[in-house]
Formats: sequence, C-alpha cells, structure tokens
Amino acid sequence: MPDRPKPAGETRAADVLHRMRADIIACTLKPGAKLRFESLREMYAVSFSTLREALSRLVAEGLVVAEDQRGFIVAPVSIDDLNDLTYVRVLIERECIALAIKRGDDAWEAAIMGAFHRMDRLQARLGLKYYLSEEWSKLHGDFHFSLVVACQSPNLLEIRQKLFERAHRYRRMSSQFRTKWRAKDVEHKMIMEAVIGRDTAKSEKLIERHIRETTANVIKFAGHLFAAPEEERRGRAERISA
Amino acid sequence: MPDRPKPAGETRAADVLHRMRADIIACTLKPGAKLRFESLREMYAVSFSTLREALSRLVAEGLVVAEDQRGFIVAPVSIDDLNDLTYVRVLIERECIALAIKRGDDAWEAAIMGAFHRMDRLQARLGLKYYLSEEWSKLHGDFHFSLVVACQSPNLLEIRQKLFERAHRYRRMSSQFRTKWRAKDVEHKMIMEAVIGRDTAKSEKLIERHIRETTANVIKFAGHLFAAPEEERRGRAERISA
DNA sequence: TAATGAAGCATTTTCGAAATTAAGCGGATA
DNA sequence: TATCCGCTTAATTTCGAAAATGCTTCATTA
Repeated sequence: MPDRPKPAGETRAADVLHRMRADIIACTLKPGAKLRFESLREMYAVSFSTLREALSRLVAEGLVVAEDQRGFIVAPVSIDDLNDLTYVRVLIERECIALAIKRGDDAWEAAIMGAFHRMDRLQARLGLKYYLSEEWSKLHGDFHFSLVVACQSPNLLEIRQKLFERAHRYRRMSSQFRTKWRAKDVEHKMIMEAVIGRDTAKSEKLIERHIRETTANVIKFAGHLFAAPEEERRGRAERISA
Repeated sequence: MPDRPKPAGETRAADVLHRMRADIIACTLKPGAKLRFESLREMYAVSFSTLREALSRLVAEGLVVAEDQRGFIVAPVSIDDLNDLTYVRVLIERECIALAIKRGDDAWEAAIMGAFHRMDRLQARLGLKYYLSEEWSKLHGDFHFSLVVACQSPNLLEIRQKLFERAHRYRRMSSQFRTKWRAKDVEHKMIMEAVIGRDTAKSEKLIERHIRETTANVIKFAGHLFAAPEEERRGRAERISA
C-alpha cells in the first residue's frame, strides 16, 4: 500500500523532486516552459545527474514532458487536458469511494473525521483566503485521501494520487484569479457524511459533482491562461527566472 | 495522444530501458531480485547514470521498485498483486472499449481488422507454441491497443498501457509452464466482432471475461512461482546472472 | 530568389571517479 | 549469553567534465 507522506530520510534527488513539483504546481515553473539544465542547476543547486533523476520522476507523474534528445518541458496545460483529466478522475474516484465504503472499517471512519476536522479548523482560522494556503492544500489532499484509502487497491490508489496531483496544479492556477470562494466546507461535509453513512450511490454522485464543479470553476477563472493554441504556447515558453 | 511504437531516434537510456523491460517481462531478471549497479553495468554495457535513468522509468511503470537509498529491486509478483491488477484492468479496459465504440470511426474499424489479421496469420504460421513467440506478443499487444485507441483519452490510454505491460509479465510467466493452449483466437475474434458491431455491453462483457480467464490461467499454471511469502521472496532474490 | 548543405554553437546525454550512506562484522560490556 | 557500539566493507548517490546530438546561421548553388 503506497504511503502518502514521504519517508523521512530524504535523498537529494527526492528533495529536488519535491521542490520542483511544488514550483510546477505553483506555476513558478510555467506550463510549457523549457527546462534548461543550466538554469535549473543554479536554481536548485544540484548537479546534472541529480536533476535528471528528479525530472525523470516528474515525467512519470505527468508534470513534466520529455522529448527524446530534446530535453524537458513543463507539462503544458489546456482545456482538453483538463477535461480528459476530469473525466478519468471521476471514473477512478467513484470506483475508489465505492470500494472504500465496502471495505472500510471503524478506524477508517474515524480517520476521515479526523482529517476533516483538521482541514475544517485550519480553514476557519485562515478565513476567506484559506484557498491560497499551502498548508490547507495539504490537509485538503489528506482529507480526500482518507476517503478512499480503505479501498485497499494499491493500483487504484496510485493512479488516483497521480491524477489528483495533476488536478491540483489546475486548482492552484484558478485560485489565484478567484474573487469569490466556493463554500467547499459544506461540500466536503456532505461527502463525508454520505461516505460514513455508507451511502454508495450518494457518495459517488457527490464526489463526481465536487470534481466537475471544481473543473468548471477552473475553466471559468483560469481558462484564459491556457486557452492558447500551439504556437502561442511555444511563445510563452520563455526562460525560467531564478 | 501517446504513440505506441517508440520513436526511431533512440537515446541510449531508452535502449537500456527497452532491454531491461524485456528482461523483466521474460523473467531473465527475476521478481524480487536486487538490482546491483555493478552487475547491470556489465550486463548492458552502460554507465551508472544511464542505468539510473532507465531504472527510474521502470519504477514509473511499476516493473521496478525503488527503496530510497537502498537501491532497486525487480517488482515482486504475488497473487494479491495479480488480483488487484486484474481488478483495475477490468475497470479501465471496459471504459476504454465503451468509449472507443462511441467515438471510433471507419478507419478505426479497419485498423482493428488489420491488427487482428496480422496476429491471426502469425499464429497460424507458428502453430501450437505461438504463445511463446516474442513477435506474436507484440502483435497481440497491438491488437488489444487497436481496440481501445479510438477512445481518444490520453490519460486512459496511458494508464491502460502500463497495466497491460505489467500483466504481460504474468502472462509470460504462465506461458512457460503451460501444456494446453487456450483457443485465444476465437476469443479475440468474438471481441473484435462485438466491438466492430458496436455492441457495447457485449464488448465489455467479453473483454472482462478475456482478462479474468487469462488471470485464472496464470494462477493455475504459474501460481506456484509467486505464492511465496515475504521471507522466501528475499531468499529468492539471488544475484542476477550475466 | 529559394533551396541546400556545412560549420559553429547551444544543449543534452553519457561517463567513471569521488563522496555519502547503509549493511555486515567483531569485540566489549552488562 | 545477549546487546550495543564502532569499524570495515559494499553499495548507492552525487558530481562536473567530456562526448554526442540537435538547432541555427550563413554561405553556396541552381
């Protein structure tokens, strides 16, 4: 079963991996941008090999795209990609939830409530702009993970996790341009109650709506960022800033 | 959309990747075996960095497992893993087929028939032991890919491809111990006809049965190879032979 | 003028040695 | 005798230079 939090003893490549992932999600490294080794080497203060290692893993996560013998670029964003991502996420997430409800025990329910509480309290403390907080994002991820962890399918969980992180980048992009904040706490609470109440059909429906509405909001608030066609995207691939 | 055949201009790491993948699938590199850099370096005649690159990618494919700062091992096999793999494959493959039927055009149908014909002809030429042929495996993969390619979901196709390759290792393991050969050609033909006939329900049912029966056969013929518990597996992790 | 090709430059890819870390071993102590 | 600590050995991880590759520019030719 894949652990969500990374083990303590971090290798240097793993550290760079985490920082780069954060930078890609935060759009410090812009979608479509060419990743030149020389620039990255200064940015993260590591060697070529270490960078290559980190980049390889990011390719696996779908956050970086490798073109053989032509280097790496930050995975582009597009409405097509977002829609496809959403489609697959709905499929996977529904299956995870249904299975988790079937297999979860009392400890699982307790963990969900704990995760929700942690997220909810921080949200209350942060006020309106909770959405921008890195820490809240983490707890939000933990909450969603807690819902599905009891499905006990390593493969399903791994696939789900990758998709979730790719989607996270889109969420983050839209959150910066947002003026009104959706009442996510209510949605989350409803999902939690449906899941703990073992109402499979309702849980699936709610999680699907949750995902789709998030996507709709991303397109609404950040759609202008990635509506660009192929040639424009290349133009935007300016050198990254250190 | 992810291309199935690799591009021509191969980097050396990509070449090693392919050879290692083939060796893992063929069990030249045994499940659970520790992958020592020194041995691999001789085996594939490349340097540390190049190996690391290839290994990283294999980790992404789930054929190799990395333990931070403790090196790499060939992904172990087990009945639990096979069952989970089967479960997820059924989910994904059904969705792919259903979607492909909805979106596929005439050219897609033609491509399926072509792929089937190529596979079928080679099978006839090879006779009873077609199952052991590397070339037939390739065409078999192409056929199954042709069925789903029209779903037009890059994410779904990528996930499917990874799972298919992991399953391929199990199929290959069982084929070496098999005495009787399933009449796969009939099954494949039925699937093809259902798909081209745009019968979604039937196609899903057939592909599910195809996958499940293959799994059942793997357990029947090769189950003894990986029923071993944790400590035994470690014992089997002998040094790879050059 | 447009097309072709060769040379130079920028960038990636590969290499093997050096540094770092984990594992195995033996001796000392409770 | 069992346990713990430090040493030795073996393996991985990191490094930056060297080789290989792709891209661009500029001269040459039809």
